[in-house]
Amino acid sequence: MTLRLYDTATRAVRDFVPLEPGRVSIYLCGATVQAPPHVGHIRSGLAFDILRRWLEASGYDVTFVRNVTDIDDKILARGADEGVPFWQVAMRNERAFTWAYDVLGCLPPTYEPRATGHVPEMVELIDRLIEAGHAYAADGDVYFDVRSFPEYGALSGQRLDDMQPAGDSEASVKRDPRDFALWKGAKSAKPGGLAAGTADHGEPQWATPWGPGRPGWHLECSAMASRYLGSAFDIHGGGMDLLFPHHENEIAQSKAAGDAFAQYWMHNAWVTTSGEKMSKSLGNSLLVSEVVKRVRPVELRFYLGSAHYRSMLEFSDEALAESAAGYRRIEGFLRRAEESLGDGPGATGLPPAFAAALDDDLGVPQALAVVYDTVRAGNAALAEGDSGAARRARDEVVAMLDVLGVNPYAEPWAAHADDGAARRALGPLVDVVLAQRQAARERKDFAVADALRDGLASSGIVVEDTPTGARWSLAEES
RNA sequence: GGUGGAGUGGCCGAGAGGCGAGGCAAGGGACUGCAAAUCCCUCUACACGGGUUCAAAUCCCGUCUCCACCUCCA
Repeated sequence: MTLRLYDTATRAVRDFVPLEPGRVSIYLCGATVQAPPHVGHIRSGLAFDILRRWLEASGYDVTFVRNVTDIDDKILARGADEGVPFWQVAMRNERAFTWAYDVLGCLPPTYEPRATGHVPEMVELIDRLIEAGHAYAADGDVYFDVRSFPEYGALSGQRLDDMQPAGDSEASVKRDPRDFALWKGAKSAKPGGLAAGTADHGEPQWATPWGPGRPGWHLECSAMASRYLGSAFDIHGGGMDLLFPHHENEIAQSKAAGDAFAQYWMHNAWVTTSGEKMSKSLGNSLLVSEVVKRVRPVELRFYLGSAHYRSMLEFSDEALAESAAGYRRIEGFLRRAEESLGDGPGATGLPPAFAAALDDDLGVPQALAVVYDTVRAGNAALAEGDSGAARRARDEVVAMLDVLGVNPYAEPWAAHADDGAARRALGPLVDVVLAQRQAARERKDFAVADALRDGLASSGIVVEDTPTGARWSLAEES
């Protein structure tokens, strides 16, 4: 069974064949750091984190690039609003994104380039495009000539003549209204605009053969992708909303300049609330930093990752809670398995059905069904005292959760999985109470036994009776 | 106007011509002094109207509703 992925460019599920055997290169459009991340942003990071983990579990050596767009109109506008340099806005939000990726267990990218660090590469790309007759300078700006690139619109399935004319006022200098900016000339060339510590935080600008200015958004990704992955690479990913114009324009720039560029295009669907797409512009965002106060991060990750990456996910606290309940059942099995078997998880292979599900365009929902089936089998084995079967099920479950990035034994969850210090301090005390309760039970004084259990419960300690005696645990929050 | 997507049981969420994913919740049962946990069972669906087919949630035609992109957006 080989991996098959849905490729937006061909609108079909295709066998995945990397350019170089054993190696996979991925470029993911990361954040435009104009605001802190909401759960929709992180879903994208998560979807491609699962892709990456699955590729690595399948034996590939993965190079994963996720950029940071640290300069754009909104960042500049926000900086101006706040009266601070744009980079203050960009860096503050970049930290917020990094925190969110980390707290949700997204593996750090191999490379995480910032747009502002790659202006020379961009200038060079513009040069190539102008020389090839695909771009032209006008009034300090440089535009891509969409009419010069017959394939323009192929990715998004649109024809130039059907598109709504762009409503920008600068159309006069463009050869075609759909031509997009590769380079934006500085509006007012204020000298010293970049000088730190001055009151003037005017537009940042870089010197070029076409005059001072700053890069266009689409150009940045083309330049950074080829800088780190070469002129041809395997997978380009991003949210569906980037399909047009961003990815269409990336293709135009890179292919017109002679690069083969991405072989597969993958797009994740977005998170909706009340049926509407969550977005900064609609103001209905749910910040990761807020949601994570209501549920454990691993539960948020489990929830966001549980739907197929190409399906819209309607976010609700109810659905999140239901999903968390399912995850806790899995955790409960692992905890009881460890107590019963007396050891931690060991390495094992993945169930074929699980692998087949992920090979089929990352069928996480079907893969989760295998996880639950295995949990049930493991629970049954535990109840029957079949430790061999229980251990096998436990190891498989852990291996599967690991691929999905929700293995409670792995970082970053392991550190929070067990409140070791609290347990060690409480243990002897709880044991005394449990001994008293057991004594009460033996003399059939159930009123006392239950009172002791209730007392512990009100302290957040949950007691469960098992065939081998009582076990206790700290209650989950919320 | 152009392009793409969605409508599945109480809820979430897969599937994409034929043996009714899975989870959460609910009800019943087993176990238990009780509870919890666990296991077993049960309920149940494919927006609407036609059509094709031995067989359609799945294909075709039509209708309705919703969403997204075409402007910054994961």
